Amino acid sequence: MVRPDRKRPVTSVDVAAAAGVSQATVARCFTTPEVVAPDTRLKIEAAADRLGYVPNAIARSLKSQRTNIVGAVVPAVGEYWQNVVTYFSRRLTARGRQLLLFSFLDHAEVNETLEAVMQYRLDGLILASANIAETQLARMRQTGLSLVAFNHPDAAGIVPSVTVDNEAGASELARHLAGLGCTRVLYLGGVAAASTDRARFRGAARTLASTGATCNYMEAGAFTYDAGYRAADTVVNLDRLPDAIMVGSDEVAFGMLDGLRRRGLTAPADVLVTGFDGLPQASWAGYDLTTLVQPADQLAEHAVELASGDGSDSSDAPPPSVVVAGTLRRGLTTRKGDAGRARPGSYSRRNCGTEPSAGR
Amino acid sequence: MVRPDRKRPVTSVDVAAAAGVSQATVARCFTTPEVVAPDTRLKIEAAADRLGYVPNAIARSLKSQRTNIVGAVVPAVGEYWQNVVTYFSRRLTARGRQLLLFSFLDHAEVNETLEAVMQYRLDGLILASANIAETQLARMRQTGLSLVAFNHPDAAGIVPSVTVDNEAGASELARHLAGLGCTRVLYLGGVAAASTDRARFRGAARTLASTGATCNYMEAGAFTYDAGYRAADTVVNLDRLPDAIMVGSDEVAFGMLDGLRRRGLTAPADVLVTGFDGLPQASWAGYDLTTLVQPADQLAEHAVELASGDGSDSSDAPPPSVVVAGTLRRGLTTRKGDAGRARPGSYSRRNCGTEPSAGR
DNA sequence: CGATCTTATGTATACGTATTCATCGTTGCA
DNA sequence: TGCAACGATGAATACGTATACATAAGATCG
Repeated sequence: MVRPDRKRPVTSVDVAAAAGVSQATVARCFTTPEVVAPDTRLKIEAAADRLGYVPNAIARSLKSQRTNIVGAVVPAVGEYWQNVVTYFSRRLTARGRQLLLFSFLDHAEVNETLEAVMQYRLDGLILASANIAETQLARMRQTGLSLVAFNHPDAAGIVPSVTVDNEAGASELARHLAGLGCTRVLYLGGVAAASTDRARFRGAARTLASTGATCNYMEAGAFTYDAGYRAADTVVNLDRLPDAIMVGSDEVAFGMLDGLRRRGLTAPADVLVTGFDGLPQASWAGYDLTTLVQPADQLAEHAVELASGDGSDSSDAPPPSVVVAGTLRRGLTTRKGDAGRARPGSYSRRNCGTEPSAGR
Repeated sequence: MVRPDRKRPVTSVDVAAAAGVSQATVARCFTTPEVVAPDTRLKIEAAADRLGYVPNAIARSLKSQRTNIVGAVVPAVGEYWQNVVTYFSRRLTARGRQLLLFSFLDHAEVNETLEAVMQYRLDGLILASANIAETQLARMRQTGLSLVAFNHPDAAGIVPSVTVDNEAGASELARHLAGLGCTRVLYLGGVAAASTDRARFRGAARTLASTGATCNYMEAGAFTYDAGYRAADTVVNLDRLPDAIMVGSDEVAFGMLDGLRRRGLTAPADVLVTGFDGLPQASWAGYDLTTLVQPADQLAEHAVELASGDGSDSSDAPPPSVVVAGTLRRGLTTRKGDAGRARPGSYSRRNCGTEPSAGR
């Protein structure tokens, strides 16, 4: 193995010298191999291999004005988002793109860090559930980068957007509950200000109203396990329990289930419970939650497709807005037949001194 | 607002022309503002603002030979890794670095895609639980990028490495169990070939042996919920139940708990159960698992520190290898006092037709 | 007040690649 | 045989910035 001097990285010029050709031919060999003669190609490849040459994507990007990098701005917390990031990464890799990730705790951080991210001349940027200043949005579009709003229904029309059909999904869950005879439903949202939250409640309320059922709204305060766990206390103290609790997200629903159980109530025996998102854990035996499964892989694929910027963005065309339907998952938490059959040896939560808390 | 011609992005040259200075001064204004006169600085800043100038990090990287980007190669599945990625991102952002993420499903993908990643001349690369070919490791070090092996004890000595003290952690869990009087312990590993798995078992077996307890090893086959769930069937069919089951990871432990419950066994009543990792869900009331909490934030910080490559890597110094101690979390699953007090209204899992399955 | 030092800025170049244009040798066809 | 067309390659340049070097103007000091 040749010792590449350790200080100076080997460039296409070095390879050219070693192979006895010009730098241009070396470049062609790595971008459009078909235009270079087979025997010279072999010579070049041999030399490149011997020297340990790795093309410099930075220089390439500078010249070609494309980085092949797509950014994603994603909330730092929440099981849902962690899953989505994985799908982003996989889909992008499949397309030969790289993922530059920025996960934020607070919405305030976003506009700050976006400045730094913009310097990298990304090909596209996926904004997941982030509130971006309109002025910044405009500036970003002018740079020719492909923006995509993910799970941010409000953005549709302004920016290309990809989202599950929140309203129809909640409607489907509501119909499921109505079919089970529920007439008094409580909707437990995460954050009332979130557009997804509102859309889901709208779908639920509309459908339930059409069946003559009532649907009150209650806010957990966050899309977290803890928020659901605490909300259970409020629910238990109501004058009268609802027939069903529609929870705005799976993670909050898990907290609700555990919170109810702590107070001696279980689903589906005492009250039916549904979630929204279709997290892997919803299928875990410990919860087995009825929920609306988001086709996360499809959603990610659409987002990546739009963000990869293959389509020319003629700015006067209306931005494409993809809405994908979710699918209902019927779990134990709305299975009336199983109601209330407690069993000895069941998991007990009594006399447990410490209050559990999510996070670390 | 000035219309920047929409085609040609504005460069430092444009700003220089607009401000009546040279390009060099503009560059200085954004890298070393203190060396430029206050009044010219204001002129330049005004011009930059007016034109909507954004420095080009690609060009900067080409010139300065530093990208300020750190890569992370992380398994695509597993709650643990999803958490870790979030910490990486946050810590890097705090240091003014960007995170280029690559998440892999199969170890075979890694060596493939690493080639592509290497082209981006990252400042550092965090390899999480990935098996990299030795030859490639060597080549990567030569490029001057700071490699860090995360949670990959075997790598210590070859490459700078950051990991929790697996052996000591398992030992602590074992001591905890021994203190509760356990003499027959079953260790349920995920994948026996994984170095973390072996280290944890070693710690458990050693400590238990010293107390006269037995510790058999069993392999779940994967670090997943499903694997734990299925392993529960095997455990239940043993001639005699062990006193405790030490599970190699929290996620597998969740599956084990739910699997046991399905067969009518619960922790801590029928058998004690411990996990490893300290996932947020371990604190959820539904599991309340005794486990060893990895200080994920600290680990991430160390990894980011090493990968940021601030320290000069004089190649003859032994690579630093950081080992951080975890902390024991005592949950309900090893709380003997609560043993077997079942309660009416508890969550029932009987007569549940469908088999739950993790993943989607 | 001239010499030296300091400060602020301009000039010029390099980073590593992609691509346009020109060149040159070959082949095909009339 | 002559000319056009073609295929393969080399020479040159541009991408946008950072920085070493040069230079000019004040500032300092004897």
